[in-house]
Amino acid sequence: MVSPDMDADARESVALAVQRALAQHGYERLTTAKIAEEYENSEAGLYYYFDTKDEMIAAFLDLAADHIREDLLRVEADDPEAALRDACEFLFRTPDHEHAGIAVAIMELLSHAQYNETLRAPLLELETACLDALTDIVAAGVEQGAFRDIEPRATAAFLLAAADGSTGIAVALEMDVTDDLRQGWTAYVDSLLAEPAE
Amino acid sequence: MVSPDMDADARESVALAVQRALAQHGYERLTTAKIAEEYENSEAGLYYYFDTKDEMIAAFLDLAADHIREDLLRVEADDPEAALRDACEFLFRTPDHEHAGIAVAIMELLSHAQYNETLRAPLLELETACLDALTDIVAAGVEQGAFRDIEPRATAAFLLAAADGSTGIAVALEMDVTDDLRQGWTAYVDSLLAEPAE
DNA sequence: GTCTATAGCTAGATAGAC
DNA sequence: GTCTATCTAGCTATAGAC
Repeated sequence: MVSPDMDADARESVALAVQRALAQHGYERLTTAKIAEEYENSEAGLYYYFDTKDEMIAAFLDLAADHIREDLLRVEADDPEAALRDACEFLFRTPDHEHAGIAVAIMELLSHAQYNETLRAPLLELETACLDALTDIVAAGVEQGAFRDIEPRATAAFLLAAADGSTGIAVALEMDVTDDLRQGWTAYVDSLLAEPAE
Repeated sequence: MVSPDMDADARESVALAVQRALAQHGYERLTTAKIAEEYENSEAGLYYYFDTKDEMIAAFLDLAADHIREDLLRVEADDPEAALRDACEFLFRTPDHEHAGIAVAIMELLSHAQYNETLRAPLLELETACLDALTDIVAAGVEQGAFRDIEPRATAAFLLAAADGSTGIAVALEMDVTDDLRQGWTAYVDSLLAEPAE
């Protein structure tokens, strides 16, 4: 075992190539040739570290889960209301956002989870990370009295579903609902707040 | 022009074949051979009525939009709260629902809308039908005093996003959040109601 | 109108040289 | 480890007989 991290580094650079290729072409048109275009080596080189294309995508999803976890946990734990609003700003992506293409690609992958054994586990990991982070924020808010006495996991699941769904209608379909969605989630968060005089 | 409806009938029976094939295999694995398996005639026969596979899928989407419109408009207009709860029951599909496979397939198609000219228009039509129906229900509720003075379109867009997103996490990914989601949208609808003593 | 057969293409994955 | 070349499978769409 000379340098066990060399392989890990190579695998991560493939995962990043997958990410760039997905952002540009989407999952449907993703080919190993396009991944190789974003990779420093050739198409055949991808297969030295991975057995199948799906495993390359799974590596990307593992990376994405780590990043989302970081982004959602960086929020301040001492102010649950601000934390929840920050999380929503992050999750309700707008069409012009830099990572909009990746959000749509993850939605594509999610819609194929039923039929794809390899991708199901990392996708479940990713969505669970979001759900848990949101649940923690809401639970902290209820405990500290900032929110009403709501069910944290139900609130988090509903919010996560709304965020995921907004990717489809606002970003993928480019429906003109960006402002409506912002108004919608803002009003929802408002409705969670504890009455000031109580 | 002997019988102008013969073609329309044939096209509809292809659309239904697409629907059955999508429910079984999903969009990613949908092939013209699988559509033909669900069709009374051969694979080449499909191309007598349609020029491309995408046009067959578009015909299915047109059909689906009609059905969703019917389902959402059948609700009683004189009781906005009941109408909204009915609409949510319909939109928040559970994994065991008969049409769960179709809901996931529509999600797949939605995620490809960015890259597919042919499918974008019918998908926009379908989502717009849902959004308009929900907006009308909410607007009626506000007008009749059943709901608080909320913004109908923002409320409808947020609810539609949540419903669409629930298909991904609850149905496609089979995440264990069905009960949480029901609790989530129920609490949300509750929060829209006007205060009884006002 | 509907069929069988197949053209033409593109994809994922591998062989074998270096 | 990385490359070029290629194999094989499966797809959409069409040609041409009936």
